[in-house]
Amino acid sequence: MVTIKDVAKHAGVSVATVSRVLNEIGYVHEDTRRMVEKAIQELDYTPNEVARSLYKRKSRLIGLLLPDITNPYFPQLARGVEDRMQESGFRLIFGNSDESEQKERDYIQTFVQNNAVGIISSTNFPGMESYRRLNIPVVFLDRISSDRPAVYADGREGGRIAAQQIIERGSRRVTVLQGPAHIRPAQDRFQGAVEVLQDTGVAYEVIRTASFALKEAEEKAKELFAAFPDTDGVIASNDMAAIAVLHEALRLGKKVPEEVQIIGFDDIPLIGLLSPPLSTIRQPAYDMGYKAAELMIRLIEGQTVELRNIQMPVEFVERGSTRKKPENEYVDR
Amino acid sequence: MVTIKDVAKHAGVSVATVSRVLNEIGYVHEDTRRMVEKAIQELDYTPNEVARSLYKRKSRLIGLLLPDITNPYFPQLARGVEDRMQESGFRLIFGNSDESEQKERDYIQTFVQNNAVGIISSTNFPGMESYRRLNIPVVFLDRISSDRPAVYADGREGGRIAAQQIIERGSRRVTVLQGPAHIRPAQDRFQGAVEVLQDTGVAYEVIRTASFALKEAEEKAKELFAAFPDTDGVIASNDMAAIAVLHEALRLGKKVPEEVQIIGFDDIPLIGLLSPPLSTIRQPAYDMGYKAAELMIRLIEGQTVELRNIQMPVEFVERGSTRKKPENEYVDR
DNA sequence: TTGTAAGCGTTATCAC
DNA sequence: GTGATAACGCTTACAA
Repeated sequence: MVTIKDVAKHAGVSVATVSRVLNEIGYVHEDTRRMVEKAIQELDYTPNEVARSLYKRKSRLIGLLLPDITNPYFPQLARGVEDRMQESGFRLIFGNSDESEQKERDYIQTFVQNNAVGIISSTNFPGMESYRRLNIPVVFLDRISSDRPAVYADGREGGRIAAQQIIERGSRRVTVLQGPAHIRPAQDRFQGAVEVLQDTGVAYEVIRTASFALKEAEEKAKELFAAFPDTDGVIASNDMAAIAVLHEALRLGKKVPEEVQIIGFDDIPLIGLLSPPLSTIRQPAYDMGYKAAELMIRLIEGQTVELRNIQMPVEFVERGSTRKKPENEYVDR
Repeated sequence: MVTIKDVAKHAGVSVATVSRVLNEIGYVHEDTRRMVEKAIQELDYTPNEVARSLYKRKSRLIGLLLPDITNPYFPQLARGVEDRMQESGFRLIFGNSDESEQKERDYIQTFVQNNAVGIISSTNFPGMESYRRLNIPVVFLDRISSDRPAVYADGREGGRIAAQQIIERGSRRVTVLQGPAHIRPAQDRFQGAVEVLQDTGVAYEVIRTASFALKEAEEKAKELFAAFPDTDGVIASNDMAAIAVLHEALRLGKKVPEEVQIIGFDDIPLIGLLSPPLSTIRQPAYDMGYKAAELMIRLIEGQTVELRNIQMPVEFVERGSTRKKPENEYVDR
């Protein structure tokens, strides 16, 4: 391993001088600079980030905590975060939390032990003590918390749109999948949907889910059609749940969208290729990750951040699991 | 930040003693140990990994480099790696290479700058100088190289199976998508398929692709049916390519699998839900990641590794994009 | 403009 | 059994 000392020796200067040219700080004679740069070149030297980090008590590392990268929604968030971070020379320590409080705690500990300068997290436990204690910036992603900045989609509006669309397209006995109770964006979606359902007086039922796991979604889908066999419209809490519902509906011989309409949430890759392709409320996942990273960088750099909560717009993506909108019928709101 | 000094002071001992109980090394009196442990508890102390890493010249960090986590195949690899690593207390610095040599180089540099103890990579450039220079273990994942250990699926066998199956099920004018030329597993698949095609004397054509990107796959799919409109069977280089081919076939009004059979490779999530669901050659992605991590850990711990190359089995997953096998017709090999 | 040296939080060597 | 202390590779006062 070649160190700053080697470079100093090779260039015939002190380590302080090498450090100065490395960090472009303080005075250093043009000729000296060139000598040092030549030495760096020749020795193929790269500074040891660990030593730097130790002295400065901060690294160029960001902790990224996601529930499960295997769920197609999260890679896009991750990618958005990574792309923005790498533009500014930050790197990610990455972990899956599996919606486990213990794993989250462990990862948060790792992050601080490694002098991470910030944490971006799609936590399931935003109120957790571990977060509260942190004295580095935290940005919640696809989550909401009163005590930390956050980037998320407009769930309430998404829920409203889903309900409006499914009603406009003719469903009259709607079932709403309610996502995990402790996750705000999920509840917002739910409430937005219920709000419209109540206002328009359309009959609806509710099925509660506790996690985002596919397995649970499959069980709930069965439960749904067992409990409400005559439902003619399902507003799912996310696309994975919608897929489970779609599957179960088809298995029961129901025609989608003729007998049951289904609307998902997220717009994960490939759902446009299912049969029927899934209509959904699109969240701009990549952009959300990107924005979260942007916010984090501002926080790290100590800039005053006007907007601590960034809400992203959602939109209805019409595909085959909903019926065509009747042309002459206008439902306003 | 509470340091080992604080703990020492609090417990009325020296930092050396604290370090001893921390690392369970050397002699320390039972009573002293208890005092120290109490102090650690009370101060909620966790050792600074950066300082440790600096002194020992090695961290608990592993570099993981994947082409693009947004491609549904890679999250599973990542998850397998992560799960195994976390069992042994290792953490991941993660990066997407986008099949870019420069990005790979940058990430490798980061890894070494942060004292990573190993690198697991699905590189597109296994022969790259940056890898050669490394003096920490490298494990290639889903890639093959003569100078580094690797974990990959049996591509040749996969290609053979794909060809056999598509022939047995009746295709007689097969088109084979040849994956990126410099990636061994992709070439193995191709060669395996061609081998069987030639042996059985079935007519076939080849379309070359350069990357794994979906966009290119879509172009090649168009090219495929333009060049060989009467092909009745496509062996794709991976599932994303197969999806593109499926889409294009359907767009052209071809019936799948009646007029064209399609076989993918990988078995990524959700392709079983497409219409028709995609038949494919399954790679055990999660297991591959897990095994790669396992191999890496052995390498790190300096254990002699009998098996430097781990080849995983593949299997045909029959779904709707291939026809049923004629019951009375036996094709052997 | 450059060099010396202290210090970042650990671990490990060597006395005691 | 335990404590001083050098060392890991870097940055930054401070001195020259």
